[in-house]
Amino acid sequence: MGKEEVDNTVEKEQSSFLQRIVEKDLEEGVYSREICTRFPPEPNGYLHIGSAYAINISYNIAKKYGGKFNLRFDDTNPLKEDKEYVDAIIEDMKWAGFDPGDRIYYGSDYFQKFYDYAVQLIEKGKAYVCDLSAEEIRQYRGTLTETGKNSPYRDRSVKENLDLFKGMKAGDFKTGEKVLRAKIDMKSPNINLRDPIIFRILHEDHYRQGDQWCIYPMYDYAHPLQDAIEGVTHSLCSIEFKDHRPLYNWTLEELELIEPPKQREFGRMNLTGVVTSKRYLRELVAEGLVDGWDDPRLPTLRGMRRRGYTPESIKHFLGEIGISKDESTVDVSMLEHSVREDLRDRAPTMMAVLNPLKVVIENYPEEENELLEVQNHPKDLTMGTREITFSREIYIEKEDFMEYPEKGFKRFAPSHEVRLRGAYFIQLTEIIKNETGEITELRCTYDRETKSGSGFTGRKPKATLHWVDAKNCENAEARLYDKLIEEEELLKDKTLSWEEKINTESLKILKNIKIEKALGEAKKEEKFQFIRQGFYTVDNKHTTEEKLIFNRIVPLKDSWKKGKK
RNA sequence: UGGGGUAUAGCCAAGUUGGUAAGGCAGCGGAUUUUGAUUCCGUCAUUCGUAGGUUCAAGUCCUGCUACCCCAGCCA
Repeated sequence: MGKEEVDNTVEKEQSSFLQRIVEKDLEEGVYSREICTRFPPEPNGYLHIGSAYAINISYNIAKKYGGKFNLRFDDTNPLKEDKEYVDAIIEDMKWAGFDPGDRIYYGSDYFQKFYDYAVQLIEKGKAYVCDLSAEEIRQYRGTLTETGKNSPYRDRSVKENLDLFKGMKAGDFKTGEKVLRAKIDMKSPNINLRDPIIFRILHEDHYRQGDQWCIYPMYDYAHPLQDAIEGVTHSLCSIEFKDHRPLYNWTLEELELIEPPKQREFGRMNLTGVVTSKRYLRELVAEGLVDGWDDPRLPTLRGMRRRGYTPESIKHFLGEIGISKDESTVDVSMLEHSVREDLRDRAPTMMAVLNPLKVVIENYPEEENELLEVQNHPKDLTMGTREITFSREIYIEKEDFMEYPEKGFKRFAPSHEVRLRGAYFIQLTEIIKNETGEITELRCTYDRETKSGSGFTGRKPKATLHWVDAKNCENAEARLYDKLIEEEELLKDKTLSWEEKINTESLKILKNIKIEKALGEAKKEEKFQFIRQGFYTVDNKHTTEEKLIFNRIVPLKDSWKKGKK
């Protein structure tokens, strides 16, 4: 495919409410340091389109205001995280065009600081060690409509708390035996403020810190500190963290951190026809219902990459949908539009026949074999030309012929003369069928005068068909993808099995498509337009020397088929 | 009367101090076309969840109501 592209993605000028917040802070000189945003994934899974949405927001703000962008692994829970995921996340971000450069950080690297800050809180009388069991803590917390009540350990002395907390760190207690809690307000209508736990005991090895620690900080306490430590100014996250903001601020205020970062929230983005929740994604993969995390039907970055979506089209899509505080469910057709738009200009147009039907041109000499020059792209002449061969036997698309054409059908039929793209007009002479009545071959004649490029204008063909020379083509496999999920609502239905929720038509494999010779050389991830069919890319996972596999990225728009339905 | 958030077309979404509803996707019509693609041209909200109110003027301000989303992990 084309030249190695620089990142020339046109970022749409989107005046979001987040930009306004940053601009106001800039005007008022709220921060003496430069703007800094961050993307803080927990390394417990693969990045998906929702992650890309979040990354794009923070990445663009930093870029737009000449600030910095940090990739920070929020790895404070040793039970869930793994190096495998950090590597994958970095790789996927780079692929998507969000390169964090050397600004890659790990929340777990700040464990000592979190500990020291906790000691400060204890000394201020703002945190205490609590011996209540998990179950008791839940009961004391109250419910959505009932306030909580104070823990009997709430009023321990500073000294006792300090000793106990040191003991927690030293490993004197078992997992779950004690926790450190922030002393805020058990009667707060905001449940997050009812003396939230900020450190818990976990005798587990951390993928990065090993067995150094047996106490681990909780998200609500660690996150604001991570941001502050790194000099983040604008900590942008999704809307469900809105209720956590008071705690975020509480932590920074109690610790008297200067020019504290501010958390601001944006609405979540969902896509139709696709599974975006990490939990469901994990289930699909675990149950083997899809071909791994990079299954082309999945909205993981790896899946989208394998499907053939380009980073440029993903970024363009992200720019198009905008940002708001409202939860959105964007129609996939928007994403598909971005891909078509990108590939339309960059992908060479080649010929491939998905469901081959042999056509014998009776008046074409048996041994003859001519070379035809065709353009690699209908509009971009700089993409050059190539030669394809034409001979007595070719393949056309089965569905391009109808013995009894329905109304409106303007492809090949007994009564229609059609043009073979880049070659000649052909006319039907005979239909050959097998015992079951299925058409197995067409016999035709061609008109030498109608050769493409000859300037022939005598007759207008009904249509132009794509084809492949039967004597000089290759076989390949095509995989056609469709929505994995038909109805969003089905996902939530617990009475249904995954098999019942998944669109059984979401993957169709065509084992024996015919591709023009040049396509046989296609490399993994290379992208093409199969004329009149759609955009395709070479599968980067299962393609081998012996077996070429093309993934359909997205079909071409088709006003004919649509009209029929 | 737990708390918080959000309501602008089928979908996404501008609309910032009140001045007469951007844009994109999808759709629909038509022109061009050696891809039923692309491109082009046209069309697509008398109305902003809803009911009132203030005003010369309201998507923007006020009041009530409704719908949907999030929160009761020692997850993030």
